[in-house]
Amino acid sequence: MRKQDSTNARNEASILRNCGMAYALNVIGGRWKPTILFSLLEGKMRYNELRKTIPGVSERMLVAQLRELEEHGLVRRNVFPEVPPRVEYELTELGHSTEPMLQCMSDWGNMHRKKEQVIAVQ
Amino acid sequence: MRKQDSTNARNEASILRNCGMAYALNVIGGRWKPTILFSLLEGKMRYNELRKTIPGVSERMLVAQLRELEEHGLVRRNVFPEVPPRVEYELTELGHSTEPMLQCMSDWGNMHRKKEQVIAVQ
DNA sequence: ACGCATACTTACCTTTTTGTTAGTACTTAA
DNA sequence: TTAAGTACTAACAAAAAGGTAAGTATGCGT
Repeated sequence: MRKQDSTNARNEASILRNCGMAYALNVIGGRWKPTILFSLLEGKMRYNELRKTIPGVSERMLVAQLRELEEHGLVRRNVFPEVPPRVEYELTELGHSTEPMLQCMSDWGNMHRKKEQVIAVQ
Repeated sequence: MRKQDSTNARNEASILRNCGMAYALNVIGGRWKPTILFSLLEGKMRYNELRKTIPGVSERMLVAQLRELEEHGLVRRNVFPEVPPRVEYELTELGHSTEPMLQCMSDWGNMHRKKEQVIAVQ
């Protein structure tokens, strides 16, 4: 839970209001969101599929990050009234609109990593 | 200080190895780095200038994030042997190479924020 | 009656990030 | 001799993020 009156929370809020990039980081940042987003760019997936696709996520974290993505309107959660239950996650239009940004970050990250490796190897 | 053997640290490390985007987030993420980077895109700045330009940063945080940016090779720190001391921070070539990515994130963030406002007003 | 499968939820704990406060070194100007 | 300016550093505290383990609901097959 968040403390609304901490300096920490106030600093975050004021930056989110003033800086689009910080805002973007808030929406797509976090330990597991990049991986989730890249998975969903391939197409819709069920909860357990995601869990198997993403090595290392705990259930708590996976659910939490999916919920945040949903709150921010990037992901749609479709529940089918079946037993055993079936829940599919897919990107919304807004979710798909992040693709160029994600690609940009991914490319930059990969380039930068390669540079580091080259330096390390020399 | 980091615990190298925590699950937390291991998860982070393995994601950084496999996902360029997570890697990029690691380099440009954090509460104050977006603001610092945008400030330095305008040109070199002294420590106190940065501090005055960025409302709300504590000295500890400003120094910490500048050091991380330096470690990752995005920022160069120039110390002039004068009294009172003068230290100038500027982006390296690698730092400047982040500009398209930063712009992309900033644009997406601003667009997304506007959408939320429109929804809130309706 | 019992276990299985799915998609979670809950309580609790550890790790990491961020913030607060006070202090350092050096020289010049009043 | 004392304060001011610059660019920090260190010790400590609070908040947020992340991880662990156990439990929930439902209906089907055996």
